[in-house]
Amino acid sequence: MRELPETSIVNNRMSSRRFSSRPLYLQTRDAIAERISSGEWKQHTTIPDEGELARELGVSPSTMRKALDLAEAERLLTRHQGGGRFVSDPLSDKHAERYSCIRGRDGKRLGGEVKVLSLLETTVNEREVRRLRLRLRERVHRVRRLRLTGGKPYMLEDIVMPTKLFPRLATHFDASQRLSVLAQQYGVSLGGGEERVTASGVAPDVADALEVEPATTVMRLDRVIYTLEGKPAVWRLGQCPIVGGRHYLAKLTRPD
Amino acid sequence: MRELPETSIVNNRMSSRRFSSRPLYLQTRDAIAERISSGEWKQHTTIPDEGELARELGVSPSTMRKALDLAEAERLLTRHQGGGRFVSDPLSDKHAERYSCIRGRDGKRLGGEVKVLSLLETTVNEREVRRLRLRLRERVHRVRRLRLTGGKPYMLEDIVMPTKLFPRLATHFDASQRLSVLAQQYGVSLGGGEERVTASGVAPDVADALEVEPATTVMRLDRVIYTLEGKPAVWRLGQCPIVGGRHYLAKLTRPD
DNA sequence: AAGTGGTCTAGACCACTCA
DNA sequence: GAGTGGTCTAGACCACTTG
Repeated sequence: MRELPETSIVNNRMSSRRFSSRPLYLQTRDAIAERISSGEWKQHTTIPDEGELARELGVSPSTMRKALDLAEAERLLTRHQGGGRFVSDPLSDKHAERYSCIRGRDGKRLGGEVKVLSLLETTVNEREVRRLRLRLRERVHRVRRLRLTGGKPYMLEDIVMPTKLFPRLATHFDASQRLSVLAQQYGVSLGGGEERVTASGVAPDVADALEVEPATTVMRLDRVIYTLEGKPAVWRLGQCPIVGGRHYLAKLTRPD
Repeated sequence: MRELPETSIVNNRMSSRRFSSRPLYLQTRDAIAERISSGEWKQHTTIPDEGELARELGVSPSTMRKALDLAEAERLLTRHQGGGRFVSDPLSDKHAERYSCIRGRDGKRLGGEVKVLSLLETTVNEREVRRLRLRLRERVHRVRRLRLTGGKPYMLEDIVMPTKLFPRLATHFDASQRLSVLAQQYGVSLGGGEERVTASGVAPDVADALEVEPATTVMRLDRVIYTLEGKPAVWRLGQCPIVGGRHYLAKLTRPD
């Protein structure tokens, strides 16, 4: 087929294929990702089988499999032998586990509610420009919210999200939701992130919100999360009193 | 070939193959790992090409490639198109970056020397049994060492390593080396790990070793590193004064 | 120019899941 | 039992590196 581009174009739906030097299996992965982010394939539902997809996109079964395996490595899909492939849910507990680094004495994450203290849209300041790699005069949402466990506050979060990626956050969305949920609603695929952890004394207003003594030591969690494409998507500064076996759990993995 | 096991055995050197239900490409990966850990293939040298290896081990080129790709994903090998495949060096800066989580204000890791304060072999205590999943009465090495940067101490490390994995540590090896270097000398492949981070006041003897005031706050880094096979290999408790923009850097990755 | 990995294809048979 | 992914094979041609 590849030697006969004319028929190849007729036989498959990836019409841009012959104009691109991007490997076919990557283009195929992109087509898969596109179907997910466009909502054509919903979370938790099975997708067509390998052969069917290969025919649809006009690639060989082996190439389709390579693309599917890649999408799986990128956590877009999961597999069950004999069952089929599923669109994986970025909101699953497994994913939440990964980003909930504050743990109790038992090593489990602290569940509970989230209370939004304030939410406004403004122009970026200098620190935000640096951390989120934005341009001057871009707009951002600033959210301050409080995480509670057993009705008691355990973390104050100051969150900054570019308006470009998350438009109409204040009026159309629920800022108390998990960031991964929000990102999904916006069609933003979150990839990795980096977090700087330190401990320090607590500012008076923060002590107030967290309902602790002004002399308390808190962990400061300065986190930037990137999209799958590598663009900074969220900057979050978390502050969390260190009490009762509470700790930060970091998973060490081999480097990329 | 697979339909004729008699000739298959003659044609390949993975003689245990037909007795195992482990997939062939995994057995092939194991054979690759074995050649590295046995020292048959040295760090930084090229290995035979795909076709050659496939013939040597009596598997198809595609299966060999799948095994090689897997070994690469596991960081055992690297690749250069047209160049060949190389045994990768677990001691490279890239790997060191990943496990050096304490960073200065500039985000760079703190380089310097390591001073061994004490080293002894004893029987495990209760905490060690739990953290390293050992049995009672097993033996371990305990190493206390001090990390210095610019001649000044910045971290005190208490390290526990099972004697079973690291025999004759005291007499035949240099305990001031990086743990990854030690592990490599023992043929132990380190995989991932987990680290619990908290902050607390400092014990008098620790304050002494770190040359700080007894009232100083330190980060406590409680880390267990596992082998590639998932067995606990090292437990390290690090203590590090929080001063001058120093912080703990955690990389957030998507879950497995 | 020779040799290596990179991509792509085609098709076989097995193991598991599900109706 | 039909359908899915899991494994394994065989071989083509391309792109890059190296001598």
